Amino acid sequence: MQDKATSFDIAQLAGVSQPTVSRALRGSPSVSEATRKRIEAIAQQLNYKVDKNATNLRSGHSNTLALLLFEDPTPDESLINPFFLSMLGSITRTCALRGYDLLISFQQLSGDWHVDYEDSRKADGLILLGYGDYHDYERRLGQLVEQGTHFVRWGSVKPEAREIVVGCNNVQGGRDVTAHLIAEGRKRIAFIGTATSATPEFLDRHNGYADALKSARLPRSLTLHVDALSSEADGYDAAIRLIARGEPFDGIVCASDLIGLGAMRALQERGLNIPGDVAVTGFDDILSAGLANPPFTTVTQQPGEAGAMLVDTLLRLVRNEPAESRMLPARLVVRRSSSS
Amino acid sequence: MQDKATSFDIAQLAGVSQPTVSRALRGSPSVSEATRKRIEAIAQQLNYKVDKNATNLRSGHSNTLALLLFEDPTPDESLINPFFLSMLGSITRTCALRGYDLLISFQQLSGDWHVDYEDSRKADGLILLGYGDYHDYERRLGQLVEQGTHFVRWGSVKPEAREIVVGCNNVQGGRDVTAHLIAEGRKRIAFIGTATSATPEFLDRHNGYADALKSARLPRSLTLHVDALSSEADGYDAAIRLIARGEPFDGIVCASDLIGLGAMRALQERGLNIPGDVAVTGFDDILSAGLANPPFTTVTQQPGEAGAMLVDTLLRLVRNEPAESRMLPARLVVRRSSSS
DNA sequence: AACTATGCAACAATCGATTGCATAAGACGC
DNA sequence: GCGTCTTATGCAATCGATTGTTGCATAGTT
Repeated sequence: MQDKATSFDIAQLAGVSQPTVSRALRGSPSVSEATRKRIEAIAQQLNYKVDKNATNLRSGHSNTLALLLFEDPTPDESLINPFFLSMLGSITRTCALRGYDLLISFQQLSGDWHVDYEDSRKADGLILLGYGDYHDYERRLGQLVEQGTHFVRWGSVKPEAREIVVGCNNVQGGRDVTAHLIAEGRKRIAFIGTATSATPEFLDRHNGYADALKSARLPRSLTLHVDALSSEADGYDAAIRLIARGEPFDGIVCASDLIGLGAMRALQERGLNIPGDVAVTGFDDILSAGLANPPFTTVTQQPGEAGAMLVDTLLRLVRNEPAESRMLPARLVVRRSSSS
Repeated sequence: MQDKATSFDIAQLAGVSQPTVSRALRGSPSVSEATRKRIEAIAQQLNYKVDKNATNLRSGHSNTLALLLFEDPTPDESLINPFFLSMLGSITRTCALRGYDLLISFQQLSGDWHVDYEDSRKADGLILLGYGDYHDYERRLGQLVEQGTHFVRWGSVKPEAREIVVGCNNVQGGRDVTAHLIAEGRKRIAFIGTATSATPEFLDRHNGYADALKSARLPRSLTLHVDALSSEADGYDAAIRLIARGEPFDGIVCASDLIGLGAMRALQERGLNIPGDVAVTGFDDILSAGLANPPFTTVTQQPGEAGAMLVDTLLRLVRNEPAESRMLPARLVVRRSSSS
């Protein structure tokens, strides 16, 4: 196989100068239709492809975005948060539509990550997914902001954040799903999920839950709140603990689907009927929620729209157009685990 | 913000020539320890990062791999085959360990895809995932082979394929899971899944199923084979059809987890007990399988090892080292849907 | 017939690194 | 104290495109 063709080879064959080849293939108006056609034909014949490295070097941008997925290390190393995965689809799709390539990289929150993609010019901008907690804020995100890095974070939209954030209205989602249970006649509604500033999304969902109880003038019992991180096993354990507390309940709002599915499993093992004895709801609408038995009521963050919004917001930043943080509505998905 | 620092800036501050900076930062042995330290300090202070575009242009490779996910267009556009996603984690992880970045791109099997990543020098090699059917072989993969593109395909390992393939031993997986049902005392075992050359993985699994029946001298009834594509809904429909045929069965081997979960749903709706009346098994061990009720017996393709193998095989190709197709063992995962 | 626009393409510089080759400085043996 | 061998660094070319400026025809105006 001979060496890869360059624009010089094309130029020579077409009897024009090399820059003309470049201009022709990029559709510059200063190349006549006739020569463009000729050049294109030759390029195709030689299977010539523009060298992106040269292009990027000269033009100063890479037409590539980078997606950074932050995940706490799990014992089962290959497990990825299913919600992130559901966003991945729309992010890649939107990138493709906008003519951008996507680099993807998993990072450990706890690790000493540094993001060289933009600094090293491999990407024009960054999407941060799963960077949920703020404990490292000043050292990390703050630094990125200082450096003028183009990036968008998915997560809880806080007014004091200096970076651009796109997220879902978790408060509203928590409120809606709780209101739904109330409308279904539930009176003693528990909440499972850690609700602290370390997990801002869960905290927001919990606040929505509290809001809804308040609006309905239902008492809120602290013994009906059980901490749980985000795995199915955590949800299972939490539900066992909830039962053990002995305080009666007829509904559970869970901070995530995995938690909720674990809780359902625990309740069913204890012989409780869902939704007869207890209505259970989750958050995220991962695939397993729809497939659960009974099908699991949840709140979707509408990953399709969310992914597109992330990409488009980032592209505004990349192009130095004005951009602002956005909060997308959450949407209730009612299935049988909560309604008769 | 001033312009980004280049190696010239570092060189000037360090009082050395620019190539020396390059050598120092790449750890070349021909730079003395003292000057390297000095250069590194200055580079860090200026937050200097090597421009990958320049590096790649000059050195001719990009230290990047591209992952192409082929997916038939689905009505629900953002749905991604959950099995692919489970490989994604290990592929990115392995890439990171080997010092490679990963580009990801979704392609439609039916679409007119062309893969410019390597031609345009954005990637050194390609991983093809989900390119399961051969109908387009000569026009596509054959062309890639001709061009000397470095790529590895995940899928069914066929001896006549000219490209390098890494896949799971679907025949053995199908055989093992069927043998397991037989060992559990099942005698009339159905198979759900399209088994034609258009879906080679399913075909292999079906062949394994047939093998196992034969070894156990169990009769094989063609009315116990129901076609189904790969979605949960397809599995549901197929199970309904199976029941309608009226031929009794006490076990079902499904060609994928989604099919199997759909089938379980259908059976349960019809009041059949799993595994009491019917044992059901799947293939892939997606997250939802473990979470199903009852937990779903399946066969894992061990995505962790598989992803690593894909990457490492591809890297051998990229480095022009000898490489060959590999078939990895499938491993049975017994859960309650098949055993008492 | 002279003069100005305009369109097309060429020239040359540039992006920021890597790399082969040449060379200066220091070490070492005798 | 001279020649030789390392070792560390500099020089200049190069990777393959993009881009601002310049030059030359041709067309259009009066």
